[in-house]
Parts: sequence; C-alpha cells; structure tokens
Amino acid sequence: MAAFTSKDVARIAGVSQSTVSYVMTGKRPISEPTRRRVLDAMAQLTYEPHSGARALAGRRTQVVGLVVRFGVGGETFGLLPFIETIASSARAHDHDVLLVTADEGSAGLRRLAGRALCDAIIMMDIEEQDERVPVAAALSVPVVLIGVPADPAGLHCVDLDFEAAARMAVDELADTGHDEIVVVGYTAAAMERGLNFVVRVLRSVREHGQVRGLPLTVIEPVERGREAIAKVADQLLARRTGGRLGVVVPHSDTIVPLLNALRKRDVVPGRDISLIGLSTDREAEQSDPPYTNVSGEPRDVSRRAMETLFWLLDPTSGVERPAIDLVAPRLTRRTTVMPTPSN
Amino acid sequence: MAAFTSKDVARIAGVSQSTVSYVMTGKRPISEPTRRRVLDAMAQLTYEPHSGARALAGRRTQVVGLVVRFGVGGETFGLLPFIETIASSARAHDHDVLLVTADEGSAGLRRLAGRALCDAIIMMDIEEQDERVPVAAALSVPVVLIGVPADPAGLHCVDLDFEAAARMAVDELADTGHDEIVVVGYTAAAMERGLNFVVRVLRSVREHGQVRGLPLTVIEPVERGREAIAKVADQLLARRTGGRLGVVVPHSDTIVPLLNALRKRDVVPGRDISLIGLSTDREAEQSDPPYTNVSGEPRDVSRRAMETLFWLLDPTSGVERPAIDLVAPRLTRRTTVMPTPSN
DNA sequence: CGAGTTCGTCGATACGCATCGACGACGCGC
DNA sequence: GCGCGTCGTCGATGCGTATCGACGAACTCG
Repeated sequence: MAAFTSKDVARIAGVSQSTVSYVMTGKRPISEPTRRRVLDAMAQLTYEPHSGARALAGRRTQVVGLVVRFGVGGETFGLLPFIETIASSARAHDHDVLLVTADEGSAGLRRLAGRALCDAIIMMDIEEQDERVPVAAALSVPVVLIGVPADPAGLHCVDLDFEAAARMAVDELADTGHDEIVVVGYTAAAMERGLNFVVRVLRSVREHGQVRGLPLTVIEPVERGREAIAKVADQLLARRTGGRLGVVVPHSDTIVPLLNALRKRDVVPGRDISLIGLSTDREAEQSDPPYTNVSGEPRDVSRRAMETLFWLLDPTSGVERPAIDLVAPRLTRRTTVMPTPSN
Repeated sequence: MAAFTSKDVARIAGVSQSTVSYVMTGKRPISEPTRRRVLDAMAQLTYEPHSGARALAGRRTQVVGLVVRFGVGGETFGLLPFIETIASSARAHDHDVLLVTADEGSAGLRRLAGRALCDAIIMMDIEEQDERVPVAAALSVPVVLIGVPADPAGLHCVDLDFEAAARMAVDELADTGHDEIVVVGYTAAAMERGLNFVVRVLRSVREHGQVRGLPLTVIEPVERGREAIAKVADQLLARRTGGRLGVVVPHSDTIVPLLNALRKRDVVPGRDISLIGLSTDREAEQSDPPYTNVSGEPRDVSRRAMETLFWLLDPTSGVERPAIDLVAPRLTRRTTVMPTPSN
C-alpha cells in the first residue's frame, strides 16, 4: 500500500494528471479509449484519491456529520436504527459519517463546520429549547434536525408526528368504548430536559382527550426501576373503578416493565385494562404479550432526514423538501386493547 | 463564518504563517509575547484549521475509523456503549470518529486507509474466521480488533475474557453444590456466523464442567421469540429431576425472557433452579429478579482498545500493550443462584 | 571579547487534487 | 477551401497547512 496518487495513474495511463481528474469527476468529456486506459491504471494500482487533498482542492469532503446524544444513564431511545440508517444512506450517496457526541454542545458543531470536516450535518435529539439550534443555523454547511425545536431558525426538521400519534392512540381508545384515559409520563430528568416528544405527546393527548370528551389523567414523573413502575401499576388499578380504563404509554422503555407489573397483579391487558404504547413495531411485537402500539419507525425518520440533507447539498437533484417534515405514525392493533363491548 | 486561514491569523498577529503553525503544533519554541498575539488573533477570528489541508500537509487526519456491524435483525449486542466510549475516548485525544458499517466488508477498510480518511482503525464484531482481518493487517494504518479471531495476523486484539467468564460461572455453580449444568446456546445464525464469544463460552464451559466433574448439557441452537424460549424453559424443567440444576445463559438477550418463562411455570430462580447470565451489570441489576451474572463491561473493553490504538499511534506515549488483551470478568451474586445447602 | 549555541522567526516548498485557460484536431456549413 | 464551433487533452495554478533551511539576535563560555 504505497499510497498512489493521481499522478501515478496518469503516468501509467499515459495521460496528464488533469485528465485523470476529469475521468473521476466527469466534468469534461473524455474519449472512450482514454477513459478506459485511465480506469485500468486505477484498478491496477488500486488507486484511491486522497480525501484531504480532495477536500482542499474541491472544497467538499464527502462526509456527513452526525451529532448524537448518548443517554447519560444509557437511556438511548433506540438510537442504533437511526445511526444505521443514516450510515447506509450516506454510503449510498458515496459519503461517510463522522460521529460527534452531543456533550460537546455547540463546540462540536463549530468544529465540524469550521474545520471543514463535513459537507452537511444531521443533528439528533433536539430539545424544545436547544442552544445548539441557533448555532447550527449560522454554520456554513447545511444542517438537518431530527426533532422539532420551538424555533427551528430556518433549519429543516424531520420527526415523527407525535401529535398525530397521540391523537391516534386517544381515538383508538375512544372508538373502542373506553371511558377514561391515563397517560404514563416519563422521568423528571427527561421532562426537564425538554425531551421533545414526551412533552408533545402529553400535550396532544390532553387536548385530544378533551375533544373526544374523555376524562384524562397524567401520571408524572415516572422514574425507571421496578418500584417506580410498581407504583404506577397500583395507581392504574386504583383508578380502574369498574369502568373501561385505557392507558397510553408514550415511552417504550416503560411499557414492558409495566406489562410485567400488571401481570403480577393478575390484571390482563386487553381484558381488564387497555394499553397502547408508542414504540417501534418490533418492540411491540416481541413483547409478551404483544401490545397495541402507535409506531414511528426510526428508519423512516432518518431516511427522510437524509433525503432532505442530500437535497440541500444538491437542490437540483430532486423535489423540494418541506421545512418541517413529519412522518405519519401507524396504529397496529395487537392484544392489549379491550374490544368494543358488543352490547 | 468566512472560513479564515492561518494566513489571516498571521496577518492580524503580525507574524508569518509558519509562526502560526508552530504556535499550534508547538514543534518549535515561540516567545511568549508572540504566542499570545497569535492566540488572540485566532480567538478573534474564531479560527479553525482546515482539516483537509492539515491532512494533506501533515499526513495525519485526527480521525479514528470505527468499523461496526449493525445486527441484521437488530440484534446489536449492546453496541452503543462501545461506540460511546470510543467516541469520547477519541475526543479526549483530540480525534474524531468516522463510522463505517461492516457490510462494506474489506472494501470499507481499503477506503479508510487508501483515501487517508483516518489515522487508525478500530474494528468490532470480529468473527472466528474473519476475511477482513488479513486485509486489515496489510493496511498502512494501525488496526485494533475488538474480538479475537482465530488468526489475528499480528494485529492487536482486545476482548472480554470469555473463557474465564465461563469458568467463573461453572465454578460458582460447582462451589454452591449444584450437580448438573445446562448451557443455553444462541441462535443458529449467530453460531454459524462464528459469533466468537458464544462459541468460546460454550467450549470453555464444556471443558471446565469436566474439570469440575459436573455433568453438562448444551441446549442449542436457541432461537429468539417466546415459543423458542418457552421450549427451553420446558427442557430445563424436564432435566430438573430432583437435583440441583444450574443454568448458564451466555447471551443477555435470552436471559430476561427465560426468567419470565420460568416464572410463568412457577419455578423461582434462586430457590428451585439456579441461573447465571453473561451480561452487563446494568442489565443484571435492572432485571426482575436481578440475576447473578458474570460481567464484562463493554466500556472497559473499548477503553482498553482505544488505549492500545493511541499507543500504536505514538508508541513513545506509554507502556507497551499486549497483543491480545483480555479483560477480566467479574462475578456478581444476586438472587438467582441457590445458596449452598446447609447440611 | 570572539567563537560557538540556542532561540525565535521568516520565506519557500510540498502535499494531491480540482479547475481554468489554452490549444490542436476535427467536423460542419457555405 | 476557409472560418467556426466542438471535442479531448494538457499545463499551470491554487487550495491551507506543515516543515525545512536560513538567518539575525541574544547568550554562553573560555
């Protein structure tokens, strides 16, 4: 691996270095015989262009910056599918992915753009009030947000439509004849952090509960751990005063423990109580029992984000993208919602 | 963000461009007043060096390539802690992380090295026979493997000491007076893929079971999903013919479902049967019930891998690193192993 | 007090590629 | 048969940084 240069390729192919470059970029016509000689020479040397030189001369890096937040306590809301989708989408466009953690805050963003480390940035886990958003908006490279802050500052956002998801859950419970709804919130830390989607779901469920005329309670905050979940289960049972109680659990990490806690109390979801979770279909299917859920596939969201990103990099390459792109959720009925009473 | 250059900094500071460079690298002495003027100018312009130019001239990128395998079916063995640790360790050394997925195979490696995209590579999820290992060994940049292939080809490897972990589990069961051991294997796909650690654990448990004179059965393959786990539970109960049965579960994904299945059958781990899992402590603690486990913290492994990597990048910077670096596991007793009978 | 050092700075160059302007070889129309 | 546009290629230049050799100044030591 002696690290060949385009000059080496040129020499072997018997052409000038610039011709080699034009073969690669296609920015000028090259005759078929010449092109072939050049390609052969490249193959023979297993030539790879030096990315640094390319970035310097061509002012583009073929790298996408990805800013992720690793949960402090390991609470990483299914981060992996996002990352995976972004990585493979980037590769499909001949780009690579540079990973930056969110705990660098705005400094990471400035580094990415200032050092010309990447051509564009995807930033995940956007908070309602996110100090990084204005910084990102001022960068010299396009930025796509996964998550919708209070003020996107002109940046493109992609996210699951949590408001719609909340409405769908409420509608499903209302349509199947429930007469009360309880929403299980999330940890105080998450709520405080302005963790976007939990807040939005709670708000939307509240509103839509009113629209459908269903009394609605929110249990919050709900910490992690057996005891906390057990307490929630008890609260649910206390509320279940003979009526048809529907529970909405916006956070997938809470669902399985809650199902276990209910089972321990001999309460069967789908018979004695109803439960709808917000989670990926995969989690909902593999649970025991499989629960009815409203899903947003991380893959859909990040795929759309990447489409937007590459459109920003080359606006001629497709149709205009919406500034705020909300992915529609989907309700899948499984076993945890009581059927409508037949009388 | 007009993208300033070191020349701009030099002009403002009233020095030459090379002086600015020497201030940054510290490779030549600079007087204190000059240094200060230069640093002030940098701060004033919020100057950031162009990474491409730096890579070109300085032949180093300050980037670490990370090759990960996203599980085909989402079976990503706690990948995130590895990635997180690697990312933060890289940042601590003023490096960034370029993420490459394993499905590019060796091509990804060649690209990383050939295009000078990074200074060193960490490759995870190494298989027993891994076609990428010889390729990696021939690269122009140092490579550290997380996982130990049959032939490391001279590369440095870091991994949990699975053999030791298996022995510890067997010892614990033997020491607490069990008279039979069952090992729950993993999916056929994983085994076939040569998924390193499962294979090694099975082998080591077998061997050490013999040493300790305990009859030992391996249940394999074990697929995912409720039914498969249920079948395993039934098999375990069938074997439990009055004796003291100890179960070793090498894969953390299998443990919780198995605990659930046992509970459903009114078998209480720690009273009627013993179970030791291989998993992170976090998983073991948060399970219901918390199970006795032998842990290897992903963070320990990836931290050591990064230490080795930076040592390879600068061998003068610390003590020599072992070619094969196995992290010692730790047994933590919780609730799922029956205590030694007191008679 | 002169020869040899070390210190601090500068100018020039190379790194590997993309791109621009130039230019010869053609093909076309009249 | 001559001007003109197009095609295909080349040489030269610039991108922003690191580094090397040089050089004056200050300092050391005999």
